[in-house]
Amino acid sequence: MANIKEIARIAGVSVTTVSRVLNNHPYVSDIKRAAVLNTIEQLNYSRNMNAVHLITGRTGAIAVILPYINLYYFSIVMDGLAHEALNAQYRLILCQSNYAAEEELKVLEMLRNKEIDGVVIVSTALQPEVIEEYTDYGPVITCQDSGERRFSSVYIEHYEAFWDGLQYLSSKGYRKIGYCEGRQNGSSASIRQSAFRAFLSERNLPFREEWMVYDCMTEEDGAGVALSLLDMQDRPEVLIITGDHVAAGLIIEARKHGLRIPEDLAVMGFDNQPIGRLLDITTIDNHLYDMGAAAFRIIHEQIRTGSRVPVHRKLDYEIIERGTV
Amino acid sequence: MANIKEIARIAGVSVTTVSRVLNNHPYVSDIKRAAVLNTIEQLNYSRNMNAVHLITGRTGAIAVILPYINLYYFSIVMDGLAHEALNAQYRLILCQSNYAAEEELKVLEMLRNKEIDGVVIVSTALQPEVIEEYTDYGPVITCQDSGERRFSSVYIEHYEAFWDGLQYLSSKGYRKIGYCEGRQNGSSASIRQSAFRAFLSERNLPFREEWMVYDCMTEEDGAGVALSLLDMQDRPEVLIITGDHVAAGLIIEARKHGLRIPEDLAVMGFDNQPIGRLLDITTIDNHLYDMGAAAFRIIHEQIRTGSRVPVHRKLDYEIIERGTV
DNA sequence: GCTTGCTATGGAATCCATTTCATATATTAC
DNA sequence: GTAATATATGAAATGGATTCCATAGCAAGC
Repeated sequence: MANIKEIARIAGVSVTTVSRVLNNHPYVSDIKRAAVLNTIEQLNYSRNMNAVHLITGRTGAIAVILPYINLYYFSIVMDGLAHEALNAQYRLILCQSNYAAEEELKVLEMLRNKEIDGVVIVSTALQPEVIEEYTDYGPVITCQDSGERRFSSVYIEHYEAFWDGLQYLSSKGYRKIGYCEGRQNGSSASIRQSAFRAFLSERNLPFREEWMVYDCMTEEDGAGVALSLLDMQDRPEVLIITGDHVAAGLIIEARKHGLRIPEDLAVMGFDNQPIGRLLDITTIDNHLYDMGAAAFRIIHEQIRTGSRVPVHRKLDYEIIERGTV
Repeated sequence: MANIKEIARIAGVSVTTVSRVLNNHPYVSDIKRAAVLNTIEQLNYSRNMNAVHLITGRTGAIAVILPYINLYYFSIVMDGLAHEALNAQYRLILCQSNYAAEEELKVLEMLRNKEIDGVVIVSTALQPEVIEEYTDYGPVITCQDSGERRFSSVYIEHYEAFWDGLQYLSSKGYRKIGYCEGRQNGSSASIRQSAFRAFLSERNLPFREEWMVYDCMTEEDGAGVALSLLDMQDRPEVLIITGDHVAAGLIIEARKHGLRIPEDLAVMGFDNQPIGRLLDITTIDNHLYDMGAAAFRIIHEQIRTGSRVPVHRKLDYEIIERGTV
């Protein structure tokens, strides 16, 4: 396969000139430019980008760490990231980690090895301190609030959002509030839980362990919760559920068994998913697409400018009032 | 930043020996190995992978072309790909193309530029002939039946699957069959359409243009179809819909308006999505996860062995009988 | 007429690891 | 005791681009 040396030889110029043509540098005469272009065409030449990456120290690629690509939450964030990456002519390397720390570490090692220019961590099993050890090698951004760290972040205030949601329910007159949480893994789960407890305690509302459901991640899990509620002596009046798809599972199953929503059981979801729109589920939209897009723009800017000053961007959330509360 | 030359100098060995240690080659004495390892540790050395990629001509990365990552169909295929990639220690570069041909071409150019070792095309706007032009540069696999091409494929026989689905409906006594198709873009859409027409014609079943809906992609689109059916004088008895989420939108909206499923309107979906399980939608499962996994395994094998002989693997589908037919 | 600045070009150094080849010693085989 | 093989090591070539530096012609400014 041809290389620039050969192009140079055949076109009768130096490799420098070939490189200039390749990179649209000025200071190449029209005649030589044409000769180079012509030779490139003739030899069906294409650049070996690995050589370019080696000499420039950049790769034009950013890695994305997330646990499961087929969950709505993550696929939307990824959509936002991918859209911006396409605009910026950047490539995204997807690491679906299943929350395996050693896989996530491998990605951070790629940053160290200069295989990538930056890392976007959408959700992780790693401690912030571990991530900080890699900030010398390139920009890193997380999609959760990690406090004042040496890496950037975009996040919504889960505490505040959850609190606001509870306040909304409270304002509607509900006192007996239950709560279905998704994976316990992420940091946001525990933040929401503390918001939940603090709110109940401040408002003097009843806390019942049987109204709490953990690791409630799928539609089927939601349906299971509906079934368990049927047997319950003292049911919550409303459930706040982190994920509209889970809420949908619950609502559909509950209705099958004659429960009226919201009269017998009100439901508030999260994420503003299509299925939630369809079932008219009241929800908190935390603007996942925007989160992905913002994450990309921030890290891209940091790569471009070489700035290593961490940026922390707080994003809006939005309570969407619909028919299940 | 340190390189192997410096490691070699400080450890008092040659760069060759350092490279051997790095790559676990035999024929390094324990003493020198320890010295090298020690120096690596001390200097906090890490390999510049771009140099490795340049000299070896491999990158350990495969690109994936798909139009939208946040559609169930694609996110499941991606899940299958990502799972296998993790096992094989390969990296996936995601190109969310929105069916923009020039973006898809850029990815194929990456293959030419040696930035990646192979390309998985889940769905594309490109003609097979265009893809074939790149098969000299590395293995390519598509997730659709493209006939006997110079690139590999994994696919389900959409014609056969669709025909089977129609036969199933027919066996249940339905004669008036409608059809909601997703994006017109993919090649599979037109295959299904010809299966549909051929089936109706063979069985002497009525074809009505108003029972056909095209570009029906979202839950809301499904709901829209339900509304339009309400006004219809002569309604189909059953709808076959390419996507359970669309079917779900239709079913939920139809029920709101008093239509009984399947008595007033039967529905058959596609993809065996969670929402379909929840709503008990009869569906055709075309094993998307397996498709992604198989695609990866095939292309990975081709990269490993250097074989350029295209592989064509046909996958199973499965009619899942539930309550909407 | 001399300095300054712009355009145009190429030589050579650089990025960093892998791998071939050559060489040397140690061990095993018969 | 000699031939054959296994182990151990390093020098140098290799992969393919970018970029710094040096050089030179030519126009403009005063």
